Formats: sequence, structure tokens, C-alpha cells
Amino acid sequence: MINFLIVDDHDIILDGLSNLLKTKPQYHVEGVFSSGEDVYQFYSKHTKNIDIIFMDITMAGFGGFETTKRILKRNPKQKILIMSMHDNPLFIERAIDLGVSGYLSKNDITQDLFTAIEYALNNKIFISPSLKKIIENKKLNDKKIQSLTAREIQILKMITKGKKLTETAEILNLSKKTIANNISIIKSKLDIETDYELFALSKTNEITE
Amino acid sequence: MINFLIVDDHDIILDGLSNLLKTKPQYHVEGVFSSGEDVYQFYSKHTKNIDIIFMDITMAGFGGFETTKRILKRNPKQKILIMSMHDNPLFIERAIDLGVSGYLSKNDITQDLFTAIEYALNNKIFISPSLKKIIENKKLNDKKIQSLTAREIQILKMITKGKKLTETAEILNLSKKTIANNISIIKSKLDIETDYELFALSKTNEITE
DNA sequence: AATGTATTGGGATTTTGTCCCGATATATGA
DNA sequence: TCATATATCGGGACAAAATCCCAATACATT
Repeated sequence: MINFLIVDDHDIILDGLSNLLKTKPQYHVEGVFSSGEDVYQFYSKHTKNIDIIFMDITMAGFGGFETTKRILKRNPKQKILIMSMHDNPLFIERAIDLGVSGYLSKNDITQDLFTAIEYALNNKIFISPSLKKIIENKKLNDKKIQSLTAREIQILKMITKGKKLTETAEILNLSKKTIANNISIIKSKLDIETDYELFALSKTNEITE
Repeated sequence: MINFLIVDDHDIILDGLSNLLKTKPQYHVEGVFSSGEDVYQFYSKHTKNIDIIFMDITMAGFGGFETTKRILKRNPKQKILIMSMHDNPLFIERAIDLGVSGYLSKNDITQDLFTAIEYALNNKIFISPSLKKIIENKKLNDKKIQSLTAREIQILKMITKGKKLTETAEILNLSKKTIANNISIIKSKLDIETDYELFALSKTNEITE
């Protein structure tokens, strides 16, 4: 018997996922919750073993990340599978860092569900294939971004936030020349030619804080 | 008795929505389908009245738009409620243009569901409140974009695709001067100062084809 | 003391951007 | 058909931004 909890503030998902899991007799949904607060309270008091927790990432209140963090602090071996509508690589990485057992795009949860469960039960991490490419690409960019110096990142942030060169120079009390030179170097470090590529990259990598 | 069809290639949604609808005794789910092809075939042969069809927009095969178009061609009075994960204003507008009875963000389908059904039955169009703002903003931008001439749009597309000014000039066989002047005019027509804003606008309005 | 890297900017040149203006073409409408 | 409107193309004159190369200073590390 494998026991599940499901946490999602969309009733539809709660229902749908429950029913999907019910198709296998050895699966048992021990509880469903529509908020991180609820599930955490339950989890803290509950004594029975929970094998896998399905967790939505974007919930009101303390969201999926916070909830995941608290549960894993309590029990680092708890298997948690994240579900998300948003294929934001930052979310995925952050979740992995927290120590979750998988990250499922809601788009293809149906075909990936049982695989992800198997992976989790065998201490492996499952990530929806469609998300893997996104992550790979981001990692490449990250490596480039890490080659930037503190100053360069600071300037990059201002520029991609919409500040003009002159404006940036004034704010940072630097010469326009310095800013211009920096931007040129930033572009070459990032293998980028135009402003538009710079903006695009800063979007997907969320350079702006 | 109000009869529904549901079309979605996520089992979870099919299940979840069915159950949500079942909470009202006067509601009856006549059929669920995981593709546009399936529901259309059923719809073509089915004689019994269907009050409302819930339709996902992003499905494999011929998607929600195509399916909606075909069904409405057959029966222009059919009520169709679109469900979508993607709050893309282009999708919403296109759906409205096709003549659907509402557009629901899956994020808040639970709270909006019954309202949307009521609206549809009374020949009104329901759009999730959270989406309305998005549409309004886009309409503003659209008006501005419509003030651009053919040439200007062509140039705008190239620039926001990442082409440099000089490159663009060569491709279009125009002087650099012309391109530069055009870009300036584009910015002023769009009430925009920086490249950054231009880029952002072209994203949300999907200027690039 | 030496090497590496970060930071700051000048010099010189090229590329872009801005604003104003004129020439030409093509509709459109009265 | 003539006038007016709009689109398209670019020059002039400047201003701003970008590029590439180089030099001075600062600071940390080995």
C-alpha cells in the first residue's frame, strides 16, 4: 500500500489526481489539502507513514516552496513531487535544491505520473522531459552569467530593468564611458549581439531581482 | 436538466470538472473527450441537445480553436466555454472572435464556474476577471500598434527578433537612415522611450510572427 | 615582490537615435 | 481632375551609445 497526500488549491486538480491514483488498487490517497498551512498541520500531527506528497507550487498563503521546506525539515526523507503549471526553470531548480523528488509539468502529468512515482519510491528524481530542455538551456546561460563580475551584474540589472545608459551612469556615479564599456563586455561574455537578446536572456534567467 | 460535454486532453481536468459539475443535481455530463477529433465526431452524430461544451484550448491534434470553429459552424448557437492555463490575451481575443460564450482561466475555474455557466445560458459572455485586465492592457497597445504602417511593422518585427539596424537595412535594401528614422517613429507612436519597453511590448503582443 | 583580477575611464571610430525637413508616389475623396 | 492625405524614402545636423584598445589604480592571493 502506497500512501499519498495531495496539496493544491485548485479543486479540479485535487479531484482529478485523486481519481487518477485510485485507478491503481495499491495506491491510497490519505488526504487532500488546499493550502500549505493545512497540509503542514496535518503532517505534523499525523503518525502514519506517507510515501509521497504531491504539491502544487503556486498557492496562496505559504506556497509550495515554503511548505516543502518545512516538511523536509521535519522529515528529510519525505518524498515530495512538485506539480506546476509554470515551466519556469527557476522554480524547477529551486525545488530540486530544496530536495524534492520530482517536478511535473501539469501539462503532461498524465503520462508522467506513474513514472514519477516509481522514481520517487526508488530515490530517484524525475523531471518532466519537456522541462529538461528548458533547464539545460538555462544552465548554459547561468554559466555565462557567473563569469560576470559584481559591477557587471549590477549594471546589467539596471539596463534590463529599462534604465538608459546615461541614467545608469548618474545613479552609480560613474562615467558614461564606463557604463558603455561594461555593457560591451557583458554582451561579449554572454555571447550576445543585440539589446533584444540581452532582454530575452534576462527574462528567462530573471536577472532583475 | 443541463447537459455538458467536456473536452480536455488532461485526464485530471476531465475528472475534476466532471465531479465539480456533479455537485449540482440538475447538471449532467453527457460525455467527456480527450481530443477535438473525438468530440467533433460525437457532436456531429449526436442528436440530443447539448447546452454547454467545456473546451480546453491547447490540445494536440486539432486544438481547441479548430474544434470550436467546426462546432460553431455546424451550430452557431452552441454555447462553448473555453478553459485555458495560458492567460495569453491573443488566445482570449481569438476565442471571443470565434463566438465562444466564455473564457475561463484554469487558475480560478472553481470560483468562476457556475457564474460562467449562468452567463452562457443567458447568452452572455463570461471572462475570468483576472483575464480582463490583461485584455484591457493589450487593447491599448493594439490601438497603438494599429497606427503603425506596413513598413513600420515589418521593421519592428525584424528589430524585435534581434536583427541589428544595419542588418535590417541590408535585408530590406533600404538606407540605414531610413531604418533609424523608422524606429524612432515607431517608438514615438507606441509611447515608448527605451529598447527595453519595446522589447517587452513586442513580447506581450507577440509582434514577432 | 609578483601575478591576477576588478574597476575605472580616456582616445578614436562606428553605429544608432532624434528631430526636422524635402521629394516622390499612391490613394482617396469631393 | 485636382487637392489633400498618407506612406515611403532618405539627407542634414547633432546627440547618444557602442566598440575596441589601452592605461592607471586598487586589492587580494600566492
